Amino acid sequence: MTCLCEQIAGDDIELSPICIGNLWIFESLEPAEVEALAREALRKKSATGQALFMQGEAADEMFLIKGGRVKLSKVLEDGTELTLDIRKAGDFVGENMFSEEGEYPVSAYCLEDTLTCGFNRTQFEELVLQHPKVGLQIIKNLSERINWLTSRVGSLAVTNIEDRLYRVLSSVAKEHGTPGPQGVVIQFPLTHEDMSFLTGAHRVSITRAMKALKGAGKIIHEDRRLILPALKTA
Amino acid sequence: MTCLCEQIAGDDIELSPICIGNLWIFESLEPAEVEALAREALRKKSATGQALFMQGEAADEMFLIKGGRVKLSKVLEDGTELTLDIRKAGDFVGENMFSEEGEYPVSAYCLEDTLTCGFNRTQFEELVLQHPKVGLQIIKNLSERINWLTSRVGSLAVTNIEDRLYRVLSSVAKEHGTPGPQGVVIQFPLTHEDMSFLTGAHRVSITRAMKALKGAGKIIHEDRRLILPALKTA
DNA sequence: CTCACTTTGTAACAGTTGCTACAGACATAA
DNA sequence: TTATGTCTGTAGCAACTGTTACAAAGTGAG
Repeated sequence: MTCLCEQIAGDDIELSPICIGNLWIFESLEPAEVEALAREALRKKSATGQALFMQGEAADEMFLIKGGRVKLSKVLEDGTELTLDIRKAGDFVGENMFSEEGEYPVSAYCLEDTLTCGFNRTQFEELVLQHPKVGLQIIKNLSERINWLTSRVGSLAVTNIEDRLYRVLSSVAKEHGTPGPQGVVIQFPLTHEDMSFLTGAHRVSITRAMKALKGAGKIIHEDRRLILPALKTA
Repeated sequence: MTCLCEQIAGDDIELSPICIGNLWIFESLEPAEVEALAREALRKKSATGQALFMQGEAADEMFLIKGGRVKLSKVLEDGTELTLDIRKAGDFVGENMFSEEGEYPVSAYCLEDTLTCGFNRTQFEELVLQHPKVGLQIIKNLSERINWLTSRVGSLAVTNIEDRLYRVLSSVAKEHGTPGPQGVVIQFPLTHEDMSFLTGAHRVSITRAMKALKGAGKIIHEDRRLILPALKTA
């Protein structure tokens, strides 16, 4: 089966090798079914800064990220913005579509030009009913998301900003980093303001904490990239 | 179908009206299938303070709480303990069983004498494969858990302890509270130390924050119970 | 190169929290 | 009742963070 995604993306976006056809979620499907599914899925190209969905909107669509990077952020009642997660090609966003609530609890912004495949709720429910294995795969995925969120809660419970920042950077490195000679490298630049959104701390406090972490040798700043030496393996 | 739970529980534990037979997850099953499932499920009675499972143990079992209350807590690397969630009759614990990780990321302690029904992974996977609707229900449940965790992350991201405490109390009230004339009442006593585990803040800081919240009229302390006036409806 | 803009670093001060210690309040059991 | 243990409230000080303001460094466009 040829993948439609490449035709749509053009040469602008580096695609993940993961397509609907070979995505782990759908591995139990028959080729013909996959093809039908691929035909139904709504491909969409979004530019940097564009939102896939906004916090508070009706949640009826879920997206598979084919290429690019998407930031999930939540605006708290007092107006503070918090970055919950950064997702990359091959990940899902909008998994909360399944809940009864009906509203996205977060917003999803593209950090780069992004190509997505969207599915709506009824489409997905029918799929699960016909193919229980797909349901099981989704259950596993959601379960892992829960584990991840659990550890995220742990990171934020630490009141000490230095530790807090380090934990957050570790989890970013684990998800997006590549192993290098000195440690795991986070391949895209993270400004102090980004980290402030990730930790919920002030920008200036991040500068202070970064200085301390660099001094302690816990992180290395090189070529606008962050390296975490302690994480030898991803 | 008569429910075995009552025979096992005796009169010690006040049971939730929810039994396997009428639990929403299994509503799509045939009576005979439900009966088979109920026969397979492992009922267990646990005393206050006992652990259903410990952080780090192999995660291969999931529990439906029939009666009692269970605390999920996580020990962070620096030794701090954090209470993630308090679950009551009708809820699940151990939903992370589904993930590939294989370890419980938290510990589950009984806050009261508790009766649970346990299912192991293979048991459940077979069930989902045979009854896709059960899978869909679980997906919805997990999805809601994700939404809840997302808002929990939001609560903890607030550095201000007073707000942080109030958010945590609100979410506890929403889940465990009952509406009263003055507002939503949390029906079990919460010590300052409990709240300190819930927020990750110091015990004395909780005392300070409580004083401020009481002064501002945001919470009422009566008969060792907490009342949140702002939450008119649960 | 210059210019405009963004990002990072520094400093000082006020406000908050962590920490320790202790006293009073409360509950339970003997 | 007393005794014991737990829970709550207070105080003082050190440490940390938020806040504001400004300087320095880096980045990208023209």
